[in-house]
Amino acid sequence: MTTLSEPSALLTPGQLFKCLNDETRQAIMLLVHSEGELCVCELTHALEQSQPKVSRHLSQLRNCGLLQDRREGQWVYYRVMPDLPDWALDVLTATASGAGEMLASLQRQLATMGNRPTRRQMCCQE
Amino acid sequence: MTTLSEPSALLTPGQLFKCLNDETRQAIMLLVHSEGELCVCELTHALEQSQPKVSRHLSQLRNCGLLQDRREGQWVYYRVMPDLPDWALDVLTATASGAGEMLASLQRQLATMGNRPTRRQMCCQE
DNA sequence: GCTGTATATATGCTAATGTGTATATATGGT
DNA sequence: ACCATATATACACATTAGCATATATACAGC
Repeated sequence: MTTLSEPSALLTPGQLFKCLNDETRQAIMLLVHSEGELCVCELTHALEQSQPKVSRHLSQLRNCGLLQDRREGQWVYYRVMPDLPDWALDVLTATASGAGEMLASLQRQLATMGNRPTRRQMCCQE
Repeated sequence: MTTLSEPSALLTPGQLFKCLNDETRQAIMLLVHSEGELCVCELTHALEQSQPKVSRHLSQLRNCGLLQDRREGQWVYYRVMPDLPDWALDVLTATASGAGEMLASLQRQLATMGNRPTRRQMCCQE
């Protein structure tokens, strides 16, 4: 019997590294991890990358089970999958520490965005 | 002036992930990390991969600054670069924890190897 | 309904990456 | 010097992966 509480046991280090191997995906993961939740337009602005490019990487990260999305009106918000195994969270944290300067620069760029969409709290979380 | 004591500050998360992205290199890193030091023939046996393949990945890991090598007679031993930054070691440890079963299987396979070369202690280390 | 904004996907192309095979280099023993 | 073992590298090939562009879908407001 498969326990429902099982954190995404499917995720292997190989899959995680394949995701983090790409610079864009790495930036997305670090920024979402540090900000809690971001929508696609915030990410395209922070990363200064085209929308299709960001979307494609986001869907890849979602398919691998690293990110969770929720739609709120016209916007789709992404956050780190809450049941990510501990070892994967450790990798993210260590990466953030190793890429401190890059993350800081992404946060600065995100801060320059005007008219960021206002979000309601996520149902039953955060 | 560049301080010599500086731990390989050159290593970025991107480089580390590029290395760990390949399954063979990931196995090498995990096994060397857990065993302390291994020579090429031990690795080819444990991974059940061809010698040129293992050697090629080893030289890549050495060039990226993840592994250190030393020759002792006909054998070349590899170990994790001692001045690896903390965040990178954290990634390795987390990976080992996420790939526990795979690592255990590599260790079992290594244990089946007969006539493993006897090594002297490394000069001034270990 | 139509229009604009936000997001997702499909397509064709290019570049990067890994592989096997063959070969080169290094060391030790006879 | 010759041979065997251990390791490294070169080359040709196949596969993968990311990209830009165009297009499709979803939602909000009128």
